[in-house]
Amino acid sequence: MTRAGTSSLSERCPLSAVMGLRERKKLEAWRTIRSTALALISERGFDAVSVEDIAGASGVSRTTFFSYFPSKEAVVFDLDPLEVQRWRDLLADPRSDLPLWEALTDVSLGLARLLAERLPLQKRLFEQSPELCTSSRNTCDAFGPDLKEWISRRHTDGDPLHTTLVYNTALAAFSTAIEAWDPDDSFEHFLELVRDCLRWAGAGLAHPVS
Amino acid sequence: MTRAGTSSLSERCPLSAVMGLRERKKLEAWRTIRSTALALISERGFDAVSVEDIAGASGVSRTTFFSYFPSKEAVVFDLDPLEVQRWRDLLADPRSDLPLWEALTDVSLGLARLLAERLPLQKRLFEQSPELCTSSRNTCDAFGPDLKEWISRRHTDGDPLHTTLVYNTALAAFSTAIEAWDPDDSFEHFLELVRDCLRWAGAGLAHPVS
DNA sequence: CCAGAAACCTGGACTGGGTACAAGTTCTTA
DNA sequence: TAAGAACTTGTACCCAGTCCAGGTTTCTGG
Repeated sequence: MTRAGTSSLSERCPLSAVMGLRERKKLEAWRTIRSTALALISERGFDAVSVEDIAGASGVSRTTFFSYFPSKEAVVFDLDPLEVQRWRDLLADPRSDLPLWEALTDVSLGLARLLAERLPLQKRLFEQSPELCTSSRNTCDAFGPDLKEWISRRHTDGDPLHTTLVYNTALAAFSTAIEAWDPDDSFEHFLELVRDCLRWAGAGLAHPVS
Repeated sequence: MTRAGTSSLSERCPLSAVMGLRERKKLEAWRTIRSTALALISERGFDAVSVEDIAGASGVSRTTFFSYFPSKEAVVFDLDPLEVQRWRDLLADPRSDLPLWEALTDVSLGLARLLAERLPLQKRLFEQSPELCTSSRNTCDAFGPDLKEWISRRHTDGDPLHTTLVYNTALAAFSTAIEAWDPDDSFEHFLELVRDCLRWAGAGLAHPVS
């Protein structure tokens, strides 16, 4: 209800002020590597770019690359540290008044907005190189653990089977939306897809399609 | 309706009679590699066994290993050619009288029975080495494409979004069952889990838990 | 039954992801 | 400003996966 609270925090303090030189350099390096990598990959395709290429083009050693990203794929799918912060804010939002599935839809839409920027590129990569994982599970993997924890926290009835089912189904719906979205369509359309898939999956797929 | 048809075919002809020497040797080699691999892996763990180990212990070259299995993981998750046949029979069963979701449940239960033998081992491996993919998606990957095709064939209304959603959600339910099953429990219990998860997911997760 | 074709197996060489480590460099902090 | 923590780098290594040339085995038709 109070509008002034949560979201302003991350914007209000510039971070660069509170971060030491070390941290600032690290963030900068992270972003340099990431953007260099995305540039190379979107140009040549995922498989045609080696980690060595990326490291070299970023002015950094192979070893350092792997100290920033746990794998080559991570450079495509990991979140910017600031986005991670926003994602955590999203999950920390204590509006427990909504029923689980609706709250879950809200969170998913928020997540979708976080992904907005990189999603078109990712979709293009999916199409180019199917090795980049069937469907868009990679994208979800980055959020999965947090989200599952969030669900189980809200899920007071304590049945872990049901919790897991809710989680897996929500991911399935979200993946479906990613899968079905055409990057040439508007982003609004993607949000609608997310909403629709979650509504459908939540309402029950056993009924004949409405 | 006619009970005499489909399933007896694969048992009636012993295959070894109709297969040439070449094919028989191939099947034999496949099985030798597979069982050798499973023995080694269940003993030492997935990561502690290299493809070279497996090939060597199977009396075959590394190159040959990769001509039978597209990846190291495949040796754990791929189906025996005969099982593949049974899986295809399952999907070919022309009982289109049931509504989609119920037919899907039937297929899933049949699939579960096909997996019965190796499932306990696979679950143990999941626990040992989380790198072997979070959740049990690998298991599903082997069936995914076929299943999706089956769904879209039955799904006459022709909305690809809905088809994908049904498919992803069914997989989610199936994975959940695999994930939740304790290999010390009876296999019957696993079947129940599969049924429950599909029923729940099909009936709609947005409602408060029944 | 046999010769040629086709399928199969093999060792070896190569690419590229990922890890371990020791030595050097840069920032922090007291 | 000096000690120490954190970061970077090159090197060496392991292993999955691919490619290929040459040798064997099975199959086929005559």
